[in-house]
Amino acid sequence: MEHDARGRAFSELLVEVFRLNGLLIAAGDELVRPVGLTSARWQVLGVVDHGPRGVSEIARTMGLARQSVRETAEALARDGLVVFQANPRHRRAKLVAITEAGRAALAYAEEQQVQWANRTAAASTLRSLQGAVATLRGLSGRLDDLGGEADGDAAGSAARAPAP
Amino acid sequence: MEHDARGRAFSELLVEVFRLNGLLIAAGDELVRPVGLTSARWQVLGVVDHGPRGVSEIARTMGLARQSVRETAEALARDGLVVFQANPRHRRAKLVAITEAGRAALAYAEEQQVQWANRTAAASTLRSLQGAVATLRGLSGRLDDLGGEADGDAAGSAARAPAP
DNA sequence: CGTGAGTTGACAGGCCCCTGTCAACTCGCC
DNA sequence: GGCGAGTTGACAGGGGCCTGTCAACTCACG
Repeated sequence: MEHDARGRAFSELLVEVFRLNGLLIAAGDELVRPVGLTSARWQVLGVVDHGPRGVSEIARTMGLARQSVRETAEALARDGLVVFQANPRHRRAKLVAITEAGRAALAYAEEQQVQWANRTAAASTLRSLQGAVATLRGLSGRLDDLGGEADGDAAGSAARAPAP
Repeated sequence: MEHDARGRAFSELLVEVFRLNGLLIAAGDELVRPVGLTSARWQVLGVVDHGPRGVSEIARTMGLARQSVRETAEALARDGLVVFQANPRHRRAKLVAITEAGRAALAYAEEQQVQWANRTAAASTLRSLQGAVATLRGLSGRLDDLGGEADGDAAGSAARAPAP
């Protein structure tokens, strides 16, 4: 069997998504390196900035596995950007809370992100960006339906936080 | 500072790229699991299908670090999908060559990919897919320029192979 | 022919994400 | 009050990607 026209365009899109994903993560890491963050830690920090959260709650918000967030949270704690604090509602499940240092790092990161986003997007038209968003959302939705449906911890979807 | 209109749309696009990237890798892994492949191994297999290649040459083709490809190649060799063969042009740098089992796995993978791509793309219009490709290519190009330029092993760009 | 620059394989160490498993904990339902 | 279902933290192990470093190797240039 061969690709039809849309199948072919879709396959080209895949390649671009993979490439762009890699470049975006690299750019994000670069952006926040000065304050000792990475893209992953930044996202977690962005979630707990809205208030203390349990690890597993954060994972659900980000669409990741509990364990992934746990590792990231521990790294953030080692760096003093968050602290684990007692949870009145659950003895074992401590809450991840942002510290002053964490808030400062996050503020820096978000300021950098805004400038970088504006700069990078300047060469594209608003229409093309919005069009791409809509197309990608459509595909994500389709993959969510046809694909996943696993009964694991982290389902699909969820509203990823700050966005590097 | 705040996002301007395009900066905002771009930031939304980021989120979609991350999400879609994750879903695509998951879908690709799912697709080729029956023959013991993963997305990464599949891509390497796709490169060596065109003839034996050195690890470092493959890495350059795929835009990855040498070490990453080395690990993948060793996993493929353990599974008997490739073999390392002597290189007449370099005593240390053995060539990665696909085996019959590898060819069979690759054929299966590519057949699955075609069907899956056609099926997944069916709900989108050709225009929107092509538009998204163009937009993403533009952004990748921009990030390649402004961002990278590191002097490491794997530069940016390169023409990724089969495409899960 | 010999030497130095560049390429390559290999090892060490890190980051990020995942699954599987088990024990501790909470909470609703009987 | 107690039991079971669901949630959670924690440990183990794995895949995939990266940088840094060193030694072996090739090749062109002098």
